[in-house]
Amino acid sequence: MISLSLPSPAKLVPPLLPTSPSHQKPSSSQSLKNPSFEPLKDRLIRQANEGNIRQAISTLDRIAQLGLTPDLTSYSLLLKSCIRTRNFDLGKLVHIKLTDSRLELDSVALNSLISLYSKCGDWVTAKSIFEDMGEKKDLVSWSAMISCLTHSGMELEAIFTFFDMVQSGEYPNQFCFSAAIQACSNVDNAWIGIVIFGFVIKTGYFESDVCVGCALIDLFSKGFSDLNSAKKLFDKMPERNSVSWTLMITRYSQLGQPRTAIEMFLDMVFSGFTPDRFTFSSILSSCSGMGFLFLGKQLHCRVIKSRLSEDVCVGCSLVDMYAKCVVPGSLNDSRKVFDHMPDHNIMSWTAIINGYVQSGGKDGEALELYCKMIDEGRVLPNHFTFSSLLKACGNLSNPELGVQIEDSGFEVDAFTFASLLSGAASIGAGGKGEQIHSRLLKSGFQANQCVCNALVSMYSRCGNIEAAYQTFKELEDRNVVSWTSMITGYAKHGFAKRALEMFHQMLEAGMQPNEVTYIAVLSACSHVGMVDEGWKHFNSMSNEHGISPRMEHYGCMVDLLGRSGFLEKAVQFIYSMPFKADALVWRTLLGACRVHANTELGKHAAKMILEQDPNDPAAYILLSNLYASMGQWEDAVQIRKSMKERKLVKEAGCSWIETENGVHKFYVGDSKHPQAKEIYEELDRLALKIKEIGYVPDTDFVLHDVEEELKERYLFQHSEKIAVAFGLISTSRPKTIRIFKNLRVCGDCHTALKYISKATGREIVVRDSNRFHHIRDGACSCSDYW
DNA sequence: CTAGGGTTAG
Repeated sequence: MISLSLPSPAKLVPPLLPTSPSHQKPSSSQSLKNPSFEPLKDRLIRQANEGNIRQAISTLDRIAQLGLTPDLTSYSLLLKSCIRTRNFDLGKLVHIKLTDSRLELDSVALNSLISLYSKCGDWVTAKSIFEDMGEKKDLVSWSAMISCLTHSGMELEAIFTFFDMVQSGEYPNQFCFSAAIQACSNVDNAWIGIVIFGFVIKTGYFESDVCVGCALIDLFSKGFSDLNSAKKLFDKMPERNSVSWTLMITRYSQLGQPRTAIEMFLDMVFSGFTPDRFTFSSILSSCSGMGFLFLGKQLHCRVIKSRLSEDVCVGCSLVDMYAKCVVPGSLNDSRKVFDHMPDHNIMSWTAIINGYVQSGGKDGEALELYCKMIDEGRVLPNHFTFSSLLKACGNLSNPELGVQIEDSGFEVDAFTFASLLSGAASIGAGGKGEQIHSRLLKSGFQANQCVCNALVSMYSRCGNIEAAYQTFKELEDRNVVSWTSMITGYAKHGFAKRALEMFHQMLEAGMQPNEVTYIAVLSACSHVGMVDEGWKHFNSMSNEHGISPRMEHYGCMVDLLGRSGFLEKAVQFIYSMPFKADALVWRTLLGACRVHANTELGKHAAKMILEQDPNDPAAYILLSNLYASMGQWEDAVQIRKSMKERKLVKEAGCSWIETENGVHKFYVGDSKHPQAKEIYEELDRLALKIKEIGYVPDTDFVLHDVEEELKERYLFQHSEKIAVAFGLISTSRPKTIRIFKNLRVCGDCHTALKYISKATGREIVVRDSNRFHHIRDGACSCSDYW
């Protein structure tokens, strides 16, 4: 019997709480008069200016620890430095400290905060700061806000804000004008841009400011696709710099005039302007378009001389240029550039893969590179990558080309296709997986067991369990992997009954289960809370099948017991294990404590996790969520703070959805999507609709201590809701909406999605980091147990 | 503290 005598909270989680300063606090007489303040302030200024933000923040803390009050200038300086060095998380930390300091903020500090949140993409916070400014609003605040709205995809609101500014009696300067003109640089609003253009001419800012000139060039090139007018403006600009030259060159290149782009580039160089990384990326792309390998090579020399060959974008353009300027040997040059690049991203991988596909007969190498990309694991494919790969698969199913692949010495085996499918599954690209499937049918691999198992798993991981079963059914030669894939699929989708039926069929068919099969069986039980059934299988796995349970199996049982509410039994079970429980097991228990709001046990679990892994972000997050859900805001904030101090970063939550034109990914409050405006309008409509039929926002899931109304607004910016709203506006009934999330789905989102399914009559399938949810007509397959 | 330019496919 384990007794749960838990030490007091303070002793339990010592590393989480900041220790009080060991030195003596000076008494309250303080601030500028104290001789020790000035040197510390000087140090802070130096550190902030040098961009050593963390050190500067420590200095700030030290000033506060000494009982002195840092002045507003110190905070403002730190904020500016965070913005300059793009240390946005630290900037938010400074914001928290600034709020705690209770100092009265001036325009400069508030404008810095607007800029900070704007650059994080968090326009809601930026806007609420802006609106609360009252009389403190100045031209900088207006400009920052207009620009923030434009970059968040709310161009029309940005334009209205500009008009509001003029109405309020402010006279716009060059910053306001360029922000407002940028808001108009699209097809919808270009005509408003013309009105503002007239205004600009009168003020003389067109003549005096290069940035206003650049904005106007984009008004004509992007808003009207009118390069002639854009070029006329460019010619009339009294002052030019390499940015305005590059802008003109890029627009020529993008709007299908690579030859003119190249001519302008030569003009630019002859006029004495130095091309930089932006110029080179654009102009190399024009060379690819024209097939100008000779010029491309000269540019490559200049890239090296300008020390720009390490830039990822320039590298991509070079890889693409050599690959597209097809002469003997140029593909090898492309590969050489690729191999020499210090960093790769999905674009550079896609550029080289596409190079092999386009050069003809090198599809095997293309697939080989793709496998390498997946193996290295740091880069996920996108729809550009799949376009190339599908073409390669198509070529491979062509018998004539098939012969040439045997020549290259690379065997396109089942493993290659399996890895192709696994890549599609990892990003939830079921549509692409399906296309690969149809290619496979043509290429003769369809009967292969390994490929079919990959197909079963791909369909299941992409949320289409019916297609997974269909593929499984058609497979005659099933092995333990085939059965286990199918059981795992049913378990993850929450269809425990079918998973167990499948398991019995497997045993009846005389198939011997393995360790992985039992993980699937036990997790099926834990996803629906079948405690007795779970025990039965846990016991029979060693007794009847001679498989000794591993840590993962114990973990499944802890999950099963914990989430069913048998928290104490779960702890007893942990201590009865034949080996010491690892951090994952304790994390599982901590998760269960959050569900059942057991703070004491939760703290114990957190302590055990941190003993083994003192820097585990998950422990901090779970504990902080646990406190937050109990309304213990101060404790929650304290944990978040110490996380930041320990430089622990939580993975940002994001959701994505696949449509015909690719995978669309969204973060919290994301507004970078080209259709952001429509998405948020849809969200507003949905919020109204579902409230009418009984939805009540569960603001417990908002992990900040803010007003209820603001909490609701935060809730409606969760990435899963955004992805669903996008799914609703870009597909139509009766298509199932399948969305994916890298973390667990939030409780309020889960509730809201159930109402949304009822209100819209659409089925929604959610894959989170843990399992699937099939949501239809107001109910979820998980029966709200997850 | 506020404004400008880039690369991968079909």
